[in-house]
Amino acid sequence: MPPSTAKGEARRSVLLDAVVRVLERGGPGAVTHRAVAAEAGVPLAAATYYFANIDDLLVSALRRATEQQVALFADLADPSLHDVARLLHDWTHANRASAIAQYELLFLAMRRDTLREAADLWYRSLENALGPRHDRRSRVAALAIDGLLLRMLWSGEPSTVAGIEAALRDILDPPAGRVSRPD
Amino acid sequence: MPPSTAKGEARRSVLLDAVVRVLERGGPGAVTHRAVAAEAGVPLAAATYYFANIDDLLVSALRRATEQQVALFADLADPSLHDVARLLHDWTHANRASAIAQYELLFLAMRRDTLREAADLWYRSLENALGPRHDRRSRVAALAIDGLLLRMLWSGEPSTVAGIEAALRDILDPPAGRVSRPD
DNA sequence: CGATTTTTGGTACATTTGTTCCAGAAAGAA
DNA sequence: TTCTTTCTGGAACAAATGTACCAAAAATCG
Repeated sequence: MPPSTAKGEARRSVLLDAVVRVLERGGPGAVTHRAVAAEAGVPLAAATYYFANIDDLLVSALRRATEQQVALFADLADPSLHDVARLLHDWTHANRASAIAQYELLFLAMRRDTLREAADLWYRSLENALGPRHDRRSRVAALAIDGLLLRMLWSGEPSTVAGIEAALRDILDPPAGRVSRPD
Repeated sequence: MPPSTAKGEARRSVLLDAVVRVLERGGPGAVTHRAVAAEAGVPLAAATYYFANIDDLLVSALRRATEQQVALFADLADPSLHDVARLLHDWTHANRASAIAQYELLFLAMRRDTLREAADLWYRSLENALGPRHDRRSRVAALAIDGLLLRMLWSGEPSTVAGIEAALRDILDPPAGRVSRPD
């Protein structure tokens, strides 16, 4: 039931903002029609009217989050290392709850097929933003940055822009020598 | 309420196995006293008796999963690259549901303080198993392996032991040259 | 043995949930 | 205006959930 009127569109948007807030505060398990309606300050029926079932709520929220994420990364065309570090810092510290919520949605997409498409879009856009090149070296860098994101969300370290920049430098321009034992 | 009798200990263990299965099948949201009791084939009261609340169930399950994970990695003392690749392949493909469940628990620990301790243990043990060394180079490798794990869980790629081994080689012994643009 | 603690299994209750329904208000089209 | 679609708000329902209770069985201890 997509809204046809301008007022309907506005209310749907208000509800989606509420979904994101509920999601950030309590995770996917906290997203219920009632919680979202209360957060948005609208009656329960409004939530069930615009989002027939829970998956509708989650899919729409993931889509909205993806759009915002894509826009955020698109702002940084050809960024310096410092720019990237600042972006990652903001994302994992200032917007930590939002970042966690997005990863939670991604994991949820592993179980719910209805979320799958939206999650694919998210992942591809992040991949493109982080490293449009496709040689082996930059693929490793993308993996390491993924891991770095997780670690920052989890432990909070590195916690400063400078620290993140140093980590990025290690990833992108590693010190010489091999770390592996021969196999 | 820890069990005092041998029979009690056994039943608690049966319940814990059931928790893990429920977790793997439906994620943390599916873990309820009733679901676990049904999965274990015991009455509801047995689940509430041995695990007073839901957090008890989740914490205990994460602890058990951690112990198994530590044991799994401990078996591989001084492994070859091929051994590590095979381990990762088994973990992310043969035991994919289990691996996903563990990550879900880790994310849940970001919100529930009661899970925090168990999650810390899990993370540290994985870190130690992957790379006991602590120079900058191996820290980057650990991050990249983390990211590789996520990617394998998410997309299934790389899907073969050989593919994983190649990725590990790229990570641990990267081709020369820098990937970053100057900042 | 008896006494005491632990475990069992069944039941019950208050909450919360997803979902449905419907009568009326609001908005848009004719 | 009238007519039709869209939206609103309130209510209700069955199902599932966390939690508590209790009497009886089983195990442990003296």
